[in-house]
This record gives sequence, structure tokens and C-alpha cells, in this order.
Amino acid sequence: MSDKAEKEMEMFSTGEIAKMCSVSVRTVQYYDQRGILEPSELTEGGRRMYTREDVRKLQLLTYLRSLGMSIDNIARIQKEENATKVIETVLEEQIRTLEEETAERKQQLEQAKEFLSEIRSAKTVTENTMQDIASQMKNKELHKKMIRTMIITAVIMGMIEYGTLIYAIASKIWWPFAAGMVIVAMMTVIMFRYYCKNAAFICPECHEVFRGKKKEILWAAHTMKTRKLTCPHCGKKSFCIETALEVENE
Amino acid sequence: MSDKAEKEMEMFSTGEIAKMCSVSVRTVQYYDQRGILEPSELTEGGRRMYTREDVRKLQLLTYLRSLGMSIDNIARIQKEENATKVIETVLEEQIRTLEEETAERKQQLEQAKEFLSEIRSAKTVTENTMQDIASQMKNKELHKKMIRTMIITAVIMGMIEYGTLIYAIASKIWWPFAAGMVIVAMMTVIMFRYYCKNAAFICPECHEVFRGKKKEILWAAHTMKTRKLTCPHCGKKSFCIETALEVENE
DNA sequence: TTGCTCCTCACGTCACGTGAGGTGGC
DNA sequence: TTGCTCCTCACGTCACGTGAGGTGGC
Repeated sequence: MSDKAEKEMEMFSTGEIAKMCSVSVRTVQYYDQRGILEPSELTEGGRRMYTREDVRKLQLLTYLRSLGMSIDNIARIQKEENATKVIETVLEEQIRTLEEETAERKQQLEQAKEFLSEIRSAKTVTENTMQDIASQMKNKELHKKMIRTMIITAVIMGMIEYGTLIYAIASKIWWPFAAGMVIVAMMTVIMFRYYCKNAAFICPECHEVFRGKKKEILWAAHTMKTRKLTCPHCGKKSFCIETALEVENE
Repeated sequence: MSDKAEKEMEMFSTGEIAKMCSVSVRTVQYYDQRGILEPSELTEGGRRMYTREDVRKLQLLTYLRSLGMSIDNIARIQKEENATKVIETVLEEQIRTLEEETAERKQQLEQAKEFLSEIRSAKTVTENTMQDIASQMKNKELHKKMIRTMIITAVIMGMIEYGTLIYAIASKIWWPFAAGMVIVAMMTVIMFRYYCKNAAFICPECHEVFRGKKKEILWAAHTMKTRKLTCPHCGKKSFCIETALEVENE
């Protein structure tokens, strides 16, 4: 009996409960203020006193906080204590939030990494080049898709060419090769049109984004990421960064 | 020439630039206040006027913000304009931060999912059961590790038993089976000791965490997640939730 | 009495959003 | 003149952290 009475007397100060649960004194005070962990007693001096049960409560609190749950949601759970449904709802909501946030960070991470590597591959990095790279990055996904489509088309074309050629050599029947060449030629034209429609360029002089003219694109000098074109805005001819633009439906 | 002059006259209001870059008017004003996008001009009426160059600047800004970069870091980049090194440093820092945050969310997500499924499998969910589940979850990793170790040991034991048995039947040589049985018996004892050392239990009555006594554990009724033990604190015998505790080094 | 702990304001953090009350410019 | 846009305070958000200046309890 004295044992039990003793246990009930066992109280902890703000500092003690804080240390036991590895949080700061300010946090304990704040939880009181927010009404999610009120002290079981107050001394005449106005000091907060907590029971062992309060310690357990705080431990649950810090656990829920470690899952990223907001204090408002924790309060909601506490208020409707027995409502299993509320707990599940809040947790499900939290899981959705976390899933979204994880996806967002991943996306940002990828973008940041790509941006860094673009920055590194540029020789000089001024505000202007950063701006150009950023505007190129924004349409990166579109550009990637375009490049992917073109590579796939090119592979198919190669297969047709070599397939019919090998067949011709083996069987001495040449007409499929001739037909294949015609198809490949047609596909080349279609692919070139597709490229002209989707590709856009950023002028390194005036930083305008423009679509090139078919004729100029066809004969222009180019690298993997740039093409020497005349900017329709400033009229200067220079190596423009390739990017992509959504095709407007007229 | 008049064309160029016209272009230089081309100015945008706060609302216009905001719309062009898909941000709110308040955000544009805030960026001015923070000094990362000051208007090129102010009318006599005190209205902010922006040039086309400012639009590009804001576009870079929103891009960097979309990567999660802080305004302070963006300001740092702007101030040391040409310093390629600063840009790379800030980006690398940002990438590290994002990696940490992604890992954190993933971890939280897993925990939240597990917590939810534990909550669901409990029949009644009171604050107390939640507290118990939470304290169990905290040592979940340790517990999982323990279970994994025990399963691997059990599999090895099975292999020894059946391996030597099959060999015995096939070759009629029985001594390896006998030796195997001795080894397995020894391993069983070691495994049982390991379990007693690492496993801990949560009393559903008083919620204390305790280690069981070897003798009682050996004969106690149990389920997958609980074991019927006498709590050393409240003295009651009930099905206690199994968890794990770090082995103290004495 | 001396430390140590605890108390309550009150303000700072971060990137804005939200009114309020007033005004510029077509 | 009427809308619409823009202006500047000033406060709210979120979960605390950081002093300041004062006090309780050993």
C-alpha cells in the first residue's frame, strides 16, 4: 500500500520529463501551451509536475511527431480518444502526405543533380547561362521524350536496313532491300519534320526561345546539345542550346 | 533603333510579371523585400516596374525555388555572381539536404505504415494500446534483427538435421546424423539464451517493459507477437507484447 | 547565500498568405 | 466616376529556439 502511495507521489519536473524523453524543456512547455500534454499538478510556485503516465504520454507524442504528424492532428486523436477510426484516418492522411513528399524530394533531387551537371559542363557560368540552363531544364522531360522517340525510330530504321540487306545477300532477293530503303527514306523525312516541330533553341545572345526554320536546321553545324542557327530576335548566328517546346495545336 | 528603344520601354507591372511566372503578387513583393528581385524602376506613384530581363531573373528564381533552394542561398548566388564555385557549392549542399530529406521521409513512411497495420490488428485501440504499440515500434528494428537471426539459425539447424538424415538413409552411415543432432541441440540452447537476452515484453496492465525469466519464457503460452508472462512490476500474469531491448554491457 | 532549475513574456525562424485601409491609372 | 490593380502595414502560419529578467527550491 505504501508502495502504491509512493508510486502515486512520484512526480517529475519539466526538466526531468524532458530529459527522459529526449526533448527540450521549451518543447515540454510548448506542448502544455498547445494543450497536448498538460501537467498533472502545479506546485504553489507554479511549477509543472508530471506523473509516470505523463511520461508515457510524451513518449507517444514524440513517436507520433517523429512520423511527421502535426500537433493539430495529434490533438485531434487525443480528443476523440476511443475513436479508432479517427486514428486510422489521421494515419492514412499522414501516409499520403509522406508519399507525396517523398516523391517531390526525389523529383527535386533528380532535377538538382541534372542542373549541377549542366552547370559543370558549361565553361563559364554567369547569371545568363544559369537562366538559359534553367529554362532548358524546365522542358527537359519533353526534350528527353523527343530524343527517346528519335532514337527508337533510328533503331527501327537500322533494323530495316540491315535486316533486308542481310536477307538480300543471303537469298539474293534484292527487292525487300529496295523497298526497305524507300521506307527508311520516308521515315527520315517524317522524323526530320517531327524534330523541327518539337525542338526549340535558346539564343545565347538574347536568350530568346525560338523554333528553327527547317532549311536552316537541315544544314546547320551542330554538337550534341547545340546547333548553329540565326536567332530571329537579335539576328545573330550562334550555337543555340537545344530544348523542346510543346507543339501548339492551331 | 526605334525597335530597340521600344523594347527598352517595355515594362511590366507586379501583376503582369507575377502572371507570366505563375507566382502571386505577394510573392513578387516579398522577393523585392528580400532583395532578390528588385524592380528596375518605380513610378512616381510608387508602383514597381519590371523589364524583360527581370522576368528572366524571376524565372530562374522560381526554378531554383522549385528545387527547394532557400532564398538566402539564392541571394548568396546572386551576390557572388561570377563565382562558379559558389553555385556548385550551394547546389551540392542542396543535393545533400534533399538526399537526407528523401531518406527521412521514406523512413517515416515505412514506420507510419507499420504503425497503421499494428493499430489495425489490435482489437481495441485506446491511448494505452497506442502507447504500447509506439514503444514496441521504437525497438522494431532491433526486434526484426533478432527475429531474422533466429530464423537463419533455425534454417541452418534444419539443414543439418535433414542433410545428415538423408545422408544416413542413403549411405547407411548414421554417425553424422547423431553428431548433427548433438550440434543442433547445442545450437538450440544457444539460440534460447540469445532470445532471453534480447527479447523484452510490455505488460498490458501496467505498461512496463521488462525482460522475462528464462524458466518462465521456456514454458509460457505464446502467440506470434505475445507471451503469457508475470509482470515483475504489477505481478499480474497476462499476454505481454514481445519487443526487443539493447543488451546492456555490464 | 549560491547555483541550478524553472517561470513567463516576447521575439525570431521560413516563405509566404490574408485581410485592412488606402490609392494609382485607365 | 467606376473597377481594377497596386501599395503598405500588420498579423497568421508551424514547431519550436533564444534570450531577458525574474523566481523557486535545494
